[in-house]
Amino acid sequence: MAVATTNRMTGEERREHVLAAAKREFAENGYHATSTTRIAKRAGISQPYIYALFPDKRTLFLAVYDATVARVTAAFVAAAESVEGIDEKLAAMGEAYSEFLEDRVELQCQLQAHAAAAGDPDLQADIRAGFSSIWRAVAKATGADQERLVAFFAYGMLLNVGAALDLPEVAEKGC
Amino acid sequence: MAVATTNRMTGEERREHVLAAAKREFAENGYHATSTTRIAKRAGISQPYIYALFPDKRTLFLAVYDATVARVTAAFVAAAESVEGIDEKLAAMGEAYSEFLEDRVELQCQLQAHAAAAGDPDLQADIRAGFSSIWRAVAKATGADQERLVAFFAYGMLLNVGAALDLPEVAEKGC
DNA sequence: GGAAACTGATAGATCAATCAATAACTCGAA
DNA sequence: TTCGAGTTATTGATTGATCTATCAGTTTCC
Repeated sequence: MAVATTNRMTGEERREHVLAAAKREFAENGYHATSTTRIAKRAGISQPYIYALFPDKRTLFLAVYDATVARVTAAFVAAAESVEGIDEKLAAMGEAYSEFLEDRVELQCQLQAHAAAAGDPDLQADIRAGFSSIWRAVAKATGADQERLVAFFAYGMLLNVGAALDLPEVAEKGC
Repeated sequence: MAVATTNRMTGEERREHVLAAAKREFAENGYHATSTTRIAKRAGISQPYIYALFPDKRTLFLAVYDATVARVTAAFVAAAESVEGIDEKLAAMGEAYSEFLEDRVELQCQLQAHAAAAGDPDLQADIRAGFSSIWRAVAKATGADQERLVAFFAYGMLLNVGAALDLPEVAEKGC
């Protein structure tokens, strides 16, 4: 037989492909409703091979979440460095977040992570750490006070919900 | 054998007991990670009997969500009626929402509903309808403009996340 | 005795994870 | 320049657990 291996990859390459596939699936269906079979199918590999790349489903989920945190943080910091003044920085960061809006995957990922964290102490610890890390990065990059930070993140959370629900009420305005 | 039925109830009574049990379970673990077995165990009945009270798990989940929407809406409307002035009404409603904070179940329920809705068109339609209904109720009860409504709901969403993650950053302030 | 409340048993599907095995690439030696 | 040994990538088969939903039957009350 030997149907010809269409594409054999480096472990590292494959790992990133799996991460990308998992991101899409987790974003849409959440942690528990996403099966490793679906992720594997989307990544174009067999289901058991996932376990050669990640020790378990939970670790894969957290890897996806950590990557999202890293991307969001990087976008925020870059935006903040592009202008001067606290309010200007916050506005620029709001703009940056809007880019994530086009492809809602990033936002839904966060929402799913927060939901999954609620009932799972281990997950909760890691995900709270990720959230706090973004919070601290924004605080440091802007120098904003607690009140403005709360408003900024509150609006971000509303955008997340808007992305999940396809809300008409949350398709406009910029903070 | 016949171990003696400890407590036999009306269908309606039992239904509400199941709703209460389901609320706790869904709030903590979300739609997919909550099994009907766990709900039944918490409600003190056998698992199959749930299907005599609700046609399926999805309907039960939506019933829980609808009840939450009703409670939140009622609390908001009552708070708004207690004072005069748009800002005063919004502040009173923020106060009312804080009451839900003590028992985080209500907040987590919403977060879980939003997450479950993301990847399920049918669920999404119902849950978006619930969210919009709260939004409209608040708009009508306060007469606030879109900008203030966005800020109000944004803060609410942040509280939801705070409840799910046990965030230190979101344990203070009142809008 | 008949309706309403309730359970036991179970079918059928799915899922995370393990294991043994195979295919393909790398690179040094002949 | 080929051979082959070792390494890396990848899969098939399978296990045991779990979950939704159904159905037939039993208890309890009026």
